[in-house]
Amino acid sequence: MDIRLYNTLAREKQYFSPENPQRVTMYVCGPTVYSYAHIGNARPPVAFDVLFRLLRHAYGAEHVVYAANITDVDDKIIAAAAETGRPIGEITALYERVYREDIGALGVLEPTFRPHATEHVGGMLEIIGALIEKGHAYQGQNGVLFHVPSMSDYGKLSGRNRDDMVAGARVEVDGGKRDPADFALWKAAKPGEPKEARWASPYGEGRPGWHIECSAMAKAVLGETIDIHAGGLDLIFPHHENEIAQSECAHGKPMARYWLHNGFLDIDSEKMSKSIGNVKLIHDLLKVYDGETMRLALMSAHYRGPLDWTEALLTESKARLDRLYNALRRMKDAEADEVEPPEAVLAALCDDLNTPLALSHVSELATEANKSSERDWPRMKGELLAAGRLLGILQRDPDDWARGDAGEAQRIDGLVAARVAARKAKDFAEADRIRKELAAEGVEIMDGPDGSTWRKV
RNA sequence: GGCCUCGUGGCGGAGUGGUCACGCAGAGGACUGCAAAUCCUUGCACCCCGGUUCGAUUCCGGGCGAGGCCUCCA
Repeated sequence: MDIRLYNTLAREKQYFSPENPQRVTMYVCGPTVYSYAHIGNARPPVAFDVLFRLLRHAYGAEHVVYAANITDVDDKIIAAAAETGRPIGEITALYERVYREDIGALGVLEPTFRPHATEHVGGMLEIIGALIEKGHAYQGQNGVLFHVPSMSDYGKLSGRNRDDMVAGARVEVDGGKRDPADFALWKAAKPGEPKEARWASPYGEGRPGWHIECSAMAKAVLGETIDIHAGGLDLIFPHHENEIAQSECAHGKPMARYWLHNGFLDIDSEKMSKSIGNVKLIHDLLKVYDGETMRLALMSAHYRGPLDWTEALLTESKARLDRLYNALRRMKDAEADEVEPPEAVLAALCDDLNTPLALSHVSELATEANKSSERDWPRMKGELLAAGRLLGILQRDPDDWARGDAGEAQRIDGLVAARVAARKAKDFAEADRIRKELAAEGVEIMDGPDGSTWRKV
């Protein structure tokens, strides 16, 4: 099975071949936990969750090692602590828990490792030490800086060179910088900053810069060269560029062999931003929409392209899932065969994670299943479920999907039973009355040859 | 200014050098006590102008338009 991935570093789709098929490694930059995550933050974990599932299928679950970090030390966290008067540890623990619950509701599997920045400060200091020793870093007035001109191929990921950057208006030279492009590896603690956000080091008390965290965590849990490093498009520069600079100058070998980046999510065709006031939190959306519906919406566009998050997209995604679960519900009494995912679905995902194409094949599968005779149900059901496993959908009980809350369902069952009795007695007026009553609360009754079923719409 | 995407039917969204995406919504039909679900059928889609080609939505050039990144925003 050949997997092809678009590698930002090469600017083209490439065949993926891991350095060691017994230990395929991937790292995805995770959130800074100072607040609730928004729906845009959900795109990388969902997109690369599909990749994780695909790799596990291709190489065996035990041969894929996936790390997604938690950034739990940062200016914004310090600011949040100062604002609320709560300890840093309390804030980061709370929002990490919420984040994991939120993306869990979107069907995201737990990564193999979930490293925390604060647990790897020692590793960061080791890299910083090596960089200073090799002449790639120096101590400035406010901490330690990476000296960009010391790396000849700096900028290879983003296609940017140092001159371009220096020409950019937003680059400022602060007192201690030898070069305008230099960036912080270690930030000296400022007076008044909490103890929890400062560590002792040979360069004075302080905290790590943002980029060094990922360099150290990736090295600690996965190794000096990893197969796949992924994240949002906006991280290409400066974050990933600087990770490359740090890791490669310190270790003398490539940091990652394939760099993957997901596109941005818009809200109603506008960029999500605090100033527009259209930021949608995963946590809030989950109160309105099912997590699986949201996952399907996120997979409806290719991960590298833009995705426009609209009410219509969610409505459509729900309708699509209803149809797929309906197909499974018809076959609920059949024992699913243990089968491989359908070739077409697999092929679509192998082609740079083409989830829209994969989903189109799942739709075709549902049509086929709906047409199939009972004899073919075990195989059809097996294929649908196997495809769903790869995509992270369709694993729930189809009755539960259609019926919702259990207590509520019992009450509706009673009314539906009364209606069945009325129909049997050919009291169609009463039957229609009950249907109308249930329809008013969004319950749709479906009469079949073996009785009546119903679902929430 | 530099780097980089993208322009597909009512909508979303894949893909391809030459009969099919797929989904949602719509229309017609079958089925049904009536429905729903399901199935079948259906809709002059590929921004504009050149070029290459027997043939381009797909390749090349130009234009127009939209968007992203450019020191800490996924």
